[in-house]
Amino acid sequence: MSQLAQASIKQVAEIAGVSIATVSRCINNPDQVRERTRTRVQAAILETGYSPNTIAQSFRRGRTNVIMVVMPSIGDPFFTDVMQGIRSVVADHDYSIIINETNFNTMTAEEVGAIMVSRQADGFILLASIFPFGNEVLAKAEKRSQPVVIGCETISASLADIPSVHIDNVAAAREATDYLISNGHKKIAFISGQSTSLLTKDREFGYRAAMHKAQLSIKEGWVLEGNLNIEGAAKACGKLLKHPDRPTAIFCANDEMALGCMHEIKRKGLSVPEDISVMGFDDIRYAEVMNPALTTIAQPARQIGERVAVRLFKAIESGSQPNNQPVILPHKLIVRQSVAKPVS
Amino acid sequence: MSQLAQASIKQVAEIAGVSIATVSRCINNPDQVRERTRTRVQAAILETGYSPNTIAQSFRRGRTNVIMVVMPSIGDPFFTDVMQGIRSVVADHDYSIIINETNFNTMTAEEVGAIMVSRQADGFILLASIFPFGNEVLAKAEKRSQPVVIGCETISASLADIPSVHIDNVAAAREATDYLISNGHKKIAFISGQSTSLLTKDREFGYRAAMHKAQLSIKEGWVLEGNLNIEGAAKACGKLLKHPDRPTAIFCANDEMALGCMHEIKRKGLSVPEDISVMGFDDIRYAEVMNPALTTIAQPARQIGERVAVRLFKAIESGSQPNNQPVILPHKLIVRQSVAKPVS
DNA sequence: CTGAAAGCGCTTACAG
DNA sequence: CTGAAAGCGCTTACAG
Repeated sequence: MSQLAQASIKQVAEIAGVSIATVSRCINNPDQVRERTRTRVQAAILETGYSPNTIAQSFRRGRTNVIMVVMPSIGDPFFTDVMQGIRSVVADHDYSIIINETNFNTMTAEEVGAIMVSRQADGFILLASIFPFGNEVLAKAEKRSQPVVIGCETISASLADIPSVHIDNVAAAREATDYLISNGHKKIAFISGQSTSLLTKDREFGYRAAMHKAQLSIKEGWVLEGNLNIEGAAKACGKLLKHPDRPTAIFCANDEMALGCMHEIKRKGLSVPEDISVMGFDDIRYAEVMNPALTTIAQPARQIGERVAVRLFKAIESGSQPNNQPVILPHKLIVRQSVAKPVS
Repeated sequence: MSQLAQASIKQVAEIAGVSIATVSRCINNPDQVRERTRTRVQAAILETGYSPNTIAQSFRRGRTNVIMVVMPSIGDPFFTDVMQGIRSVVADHDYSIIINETNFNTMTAEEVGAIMVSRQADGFILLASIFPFGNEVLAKAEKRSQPVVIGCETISASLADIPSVHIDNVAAAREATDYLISNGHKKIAFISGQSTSLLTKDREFGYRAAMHKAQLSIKEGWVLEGNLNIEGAAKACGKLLKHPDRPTAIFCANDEMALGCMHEIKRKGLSVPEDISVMGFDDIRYAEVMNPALTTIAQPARQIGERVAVRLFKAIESGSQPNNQPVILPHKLIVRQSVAKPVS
């Protein structure tokens, strides 16, 4: 009825008076076993509280039935929807999901690589940036035919053969900047992420392209790093507010930083959007409840999750990376209240 | 130099001209191997790109060197700091962390139980609620001496022997309610989580106790469920705003719901705190950047993470659950701008 | 329908 | 310092 240690298949077999092969069959292919035998085995399983040793199963099968999602940080609201998408696809397969944080991408590429070659999962979804060393790591994983699909993150040209699903970050950032320009802004600042983030680089590139096309100059000190978090952005925003040629609008590479800016602007006694307009990126669920509500670019997060997972399962099932064209999903400009015409 | 499939220890041994035992030693106990041999083996490892099969190692060792954190949802900002705390402790051990979502606690207790008995990890940190079936599941895990520590969540009396680390949710909610009362509020509503959440029940209990002590009555329809998210709270808040005896203050069982309330109140053309005061719980990082900034109860999230992890490692290392007194950490009332005196 | 046996890739006492 | 061998708990072709 009760036991202290974990029961093994051997004990179940003994109690049921069958071989361990039969116990295994009762669990994995019950219809291969005569009903009378099965009943006996099930009773023994109940009695011992037996549950198979997953590690032993994975080892023996050479398959874990686990997919691993690697993301920069737990607690990033953007990933809520991406995970929902992933989960909805995984639910149709006999797989479970485990998540691994790269601790805000401070994990080294070697560490990420170690995770991927460790065979702890049958496939990997990378939502985290592992640039600049990423190429080597991913190439290694691919060579070992560990299925990997990259989601959300931009990938460098040299990795173009790793499947990925993301929006066109350059175009989206251009559109966001154009929106600010169309509102009459000429002095537009950009707060980016770490310089190692390709994603951020793409968004910065889009911003620069839009400014250039509109023949607007970007003053020195208008493009700052904000570490993709509230605090970093608040600090960067503080510098912008003291800039001799103060921008009338700030475009942030993600919403979290936009919130940091709005907070800092308010703290300095100024108002959004009356004194300064703020534009975000991602459309996390807090963007809408901000006051003023944040104007931003929405990523189809859930859909990205779904597509990433579908591609991963295709790769797992075919034992290869079949289709390596990046999937580009549409973004959307979400107009709310944090952008207005500049006072001038 | 390069290979398609994964190299195994056997191939490395062959190339290096040694036994697999020696290869194993080179990896796990390098100083047991003569330097000349080691050099040769390391060259072979490099040549083959070998990395040990983690699953095989775990299986053989009967130990995974993994701890698993079970949480309701990725993307909940509250867990950012808890994870930081956990990570800081895990960093001192030769362990890695994997995370498992219960999908907003919709996973059944059986599923959670299956995770815990699967031996995929050497220990478990439960940040998710698995009430009401949780007792059985946890008892089972404990019987199998799978170390489990519960963090943040309240646990029912019958589980008092499972180690846990959390704040005194009843006292904290009482204090929050007292603060509203001391501001002159007499009509105070409470938005709770799902009825299955013990945590929420504790907070509701604290609210009721404070109201009772102040001899304030709680009108029918003042206590509503908000599903712990923005949308659910907005809906509940909508009902409160239409209540014939409209409350002057709303206390939410978490910050996320407080944000939902603030949004709904604004949407209805009312103001926080001028028309209605709002109080949250948790002090997520977005609480401070709200406008008005959210008054709330702070949990020592990082510290909870640290203590939970320390207790778990103690249990893992001692092979038992040594100390089962719950650890109660201090909470703190964070006064910001979302609460003011009622207009009356 | 069932069992005996091989073997998945490692680690580790044991012997030398 | 190194190797041969046992064995971790399963699954699965093979034989009956």
